[in-house]
Amino acid sequence: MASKKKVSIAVIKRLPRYYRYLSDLLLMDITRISSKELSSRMGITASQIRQDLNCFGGFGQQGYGYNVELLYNEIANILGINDRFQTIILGAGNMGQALAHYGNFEKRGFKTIGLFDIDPKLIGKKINGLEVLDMETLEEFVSKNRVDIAMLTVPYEHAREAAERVARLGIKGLWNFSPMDLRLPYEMVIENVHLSDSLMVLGYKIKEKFE
Amino acid sequence: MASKKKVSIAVIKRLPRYYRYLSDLLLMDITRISSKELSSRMGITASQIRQDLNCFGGFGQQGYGYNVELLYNEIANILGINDRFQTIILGAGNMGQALAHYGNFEKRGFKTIGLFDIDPKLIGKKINGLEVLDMETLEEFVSKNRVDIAMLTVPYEHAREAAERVARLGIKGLWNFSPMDLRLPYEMVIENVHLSDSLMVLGYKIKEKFE
DNA sequence: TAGATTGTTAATCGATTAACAATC
DNA sequence: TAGATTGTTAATCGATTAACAATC
Repeated sequence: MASKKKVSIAVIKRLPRYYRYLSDLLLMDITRISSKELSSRMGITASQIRQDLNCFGGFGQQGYGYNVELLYNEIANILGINDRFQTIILGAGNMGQALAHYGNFEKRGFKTIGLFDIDPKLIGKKINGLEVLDMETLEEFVSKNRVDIAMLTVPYEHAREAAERVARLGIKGLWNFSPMDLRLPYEMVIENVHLSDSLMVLGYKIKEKFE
Repeated sequence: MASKKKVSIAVIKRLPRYYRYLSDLLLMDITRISSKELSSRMGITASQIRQDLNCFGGFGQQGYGYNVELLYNEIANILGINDRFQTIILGAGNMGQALAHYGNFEKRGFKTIGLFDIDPKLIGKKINGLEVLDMETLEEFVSKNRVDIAMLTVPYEHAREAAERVARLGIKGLWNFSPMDLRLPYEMVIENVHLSDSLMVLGYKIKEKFE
């Protein structure tokens, strides 16, 4: 495995979408699918589907198409879903609690094992079977448990500090919900969510279409 | 205003980010900024910044740069922030409640005026000063109030039905949090959020970097 | 075998970056 | 005026689409 040419981020971002569609096909007991058929379901070109998949290997068969279950599992592997990432949530406010309740993450290979806050009123409370722990005990917790990803839902003013703390603990990924771009001098991979950015794009599209 | 060439979505998606950085500059009492300086803060090229802004007009001045407050207001206008979009939230579960508490939307020009659910245990409850209304009364509410955007946080199995209902009411935009792509035969603009897609991309990046 | 559909190369399209004349 | 920095055109780069030989 000498050369693994880096796959572009545009392709990576489409993988979860393929995964969702394949999951739906499985639920419908559809066992094979051609790039043409999938393209009409997803609203993208068949050519793009074949190009995307071929970044990772030849999963199809000429004259037949793709085996749905096989392709589903291949994409799961590419995305690391079978590795079962372990996550913690920092900030047990509304967004943190919403994330703790989100059943879909578990299905996608992400298991929440800890939930932290500084608010004494929240500490000790059970959220979806998970006790809110004192943020003070974060370091101890991480030393005792493998934590791959921290989900960050603390208020704006604590975001940077919390992110640095997480980075120093050697956690590999940060899923950042604070409205601040976080770029840190650490190895940690950061994915900024920025919900209001998405809402503002929607606002623009509405303006453009209806005015 | 005969020809208004359509601005690419890649540019639009960067506007909220410019807006955030300009907001930060204002807070720091910085009154002017060059594309070069902004580029180093944001980690993108100065050339791209100038190209992006010039899609909408020449907001800068040779030899001087850009006036921060002026540019901030121009972007606010482009994004429609001053139009003050009115929104409702469908689904008062954890995510719906989290959105109802999110203070940032108001600052960005989005005002939540209604919150709906079908669960009798939730109806009547006050969330951040907003009473949870019976989903049955949605049509009546929309006939009496201008609603621009519906935020959809109902469970998967009710998402499509709720989306169609909203579309038939003539609401212009749908901000979809259900893990299902919604594409409907209506004029309504749809922005799919797909939180777990973003998390899966993070998982991939971690795998790629640390394995 | 004939038909279907992939894997892959080539062509096109669009987005980003570089360069520089215009001008404050 | 000299220096700085924009607005804008041209060059480059990368991503998408088209085409088709390979092959099931």
